[in-house]
Amino acid sequence: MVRNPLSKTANKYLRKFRKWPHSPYKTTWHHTFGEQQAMHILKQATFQMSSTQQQPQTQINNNPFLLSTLIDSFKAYNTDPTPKAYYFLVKTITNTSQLHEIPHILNHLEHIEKFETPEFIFCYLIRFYGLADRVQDAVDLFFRIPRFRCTPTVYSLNLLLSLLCRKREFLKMVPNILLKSQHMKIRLEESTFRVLVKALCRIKRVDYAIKIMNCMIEDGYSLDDKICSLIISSLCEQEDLTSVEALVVWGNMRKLGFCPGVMDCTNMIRFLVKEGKGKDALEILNQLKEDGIKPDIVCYTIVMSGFVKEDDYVKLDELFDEILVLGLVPDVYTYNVYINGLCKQNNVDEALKIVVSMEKLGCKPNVVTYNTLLGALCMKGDLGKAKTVFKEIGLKGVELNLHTYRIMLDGLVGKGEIGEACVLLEEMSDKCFYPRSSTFDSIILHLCQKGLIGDATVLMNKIVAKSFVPGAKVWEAMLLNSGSELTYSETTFVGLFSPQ
DNA sequence: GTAGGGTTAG
Repeated sequence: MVRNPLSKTANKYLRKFRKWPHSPYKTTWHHTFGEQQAMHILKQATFQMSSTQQQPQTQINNNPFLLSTLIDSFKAYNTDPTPKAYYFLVKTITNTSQLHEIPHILNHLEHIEKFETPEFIFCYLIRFYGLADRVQDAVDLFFRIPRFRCTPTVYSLNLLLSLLCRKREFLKMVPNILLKSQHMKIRLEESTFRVLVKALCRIKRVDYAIKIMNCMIEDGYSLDDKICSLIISSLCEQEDLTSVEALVVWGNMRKLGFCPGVMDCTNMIRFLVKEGKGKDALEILNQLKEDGIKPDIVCYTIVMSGFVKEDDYVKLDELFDEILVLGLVPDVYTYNVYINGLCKQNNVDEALKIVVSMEKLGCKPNVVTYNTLLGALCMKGDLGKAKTVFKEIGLKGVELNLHTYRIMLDGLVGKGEIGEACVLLEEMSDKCFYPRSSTFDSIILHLCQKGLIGDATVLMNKIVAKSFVPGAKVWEAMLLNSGSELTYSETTFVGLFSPQ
């Protein structure tokens, strides 16, 4: 390639293009060259060490191998070791488990070197100690940072705190660290509180997280929306929290000026619906609207599912209408909830109409839609229709899942259509889908009642081979029907009484 | 810069 001398990429360090003459004395270039060479030697030495897998015993001037190599290689090029070189050394040492070198390196950095040690070197080591469960070492190093002519910032504080927060046993060290960090003149930031809140939420101590948030406000820090969101989302994952308690926290946050976003509302709504508080969920949705934020289809869908759960179909219809008025487009989840509502009202015909109209609107029903319909049809006893729908599913290119089969199988068994049930059972077996054990029991009972003991025995053997355990009623039926000609194979018993 | 979060089931 011919370099164009006028191009901007021309090397300014070539004599031809140089802007300024080099000083005849030591130049940056020389310095950089020396540094590069020294680094090269250091890297080679570490590479050799790690490839031979030997623990070098060389101790020069009481310094262990890698540190000596660093000092010597820089000395050879008449330059001082750089922070970058130390950083490299520290990384190498942790990666090759030469941990005994760390104290030597730190001593050297503290007492021999004169430069202001960059904070990131300590952060690296603090993280290393923390992840290696050497928390006390991490804490000690943090407090030692000023002795390296380095002013620690909130960055290393946050790091240390996040490491301490990984385990409950270290949490008790946090207050002391916070206190001492004030003496070190580290300015706490919202980010620090975020670290604490995040950690507390992770270990499910949302109560403490809320306390931290309150302390923050009392100390004059501004309310951080991210912290509130974090608390809300963790709060909503709590198992033992009542909806009243959750609403109190929510209300207090709003009083403090928290502006919930769509996601916060979704979390809250999901929680309330799970607790059977559809009306409170709706209240949250309405608050969102009052705040001038348009709830999305997901919010509406969850609230709607709450009303289906509570059989409040008036509210369900109102919400469905509201969605359309707001110009939101219902998706398959929304339709599924609505269809489930209709099915629960025993209005399967209307549900089927909805399916047709959603298809027309370009929203493809999915396996959940069909499972809902099948379940309703079977429940109603309309097995003929259920069979039609069942066939239709495959034709529409929707894949049947375990539930589809279980619903259909239970429908057939419920109507005593055992022959067809057995055919379906075979089909399921091919796909490695298995019915609930109670369905197996029903099938065997039906077979026995019909006097088809042979078929019952064959099925029984198959079931046992799959480590299902037939219920007591099945045994009874089999024994009553078999008389003296009990024909279980030995494996039946072996399989039954010795769990694999 | 965006997505995330949501549906059935005995």
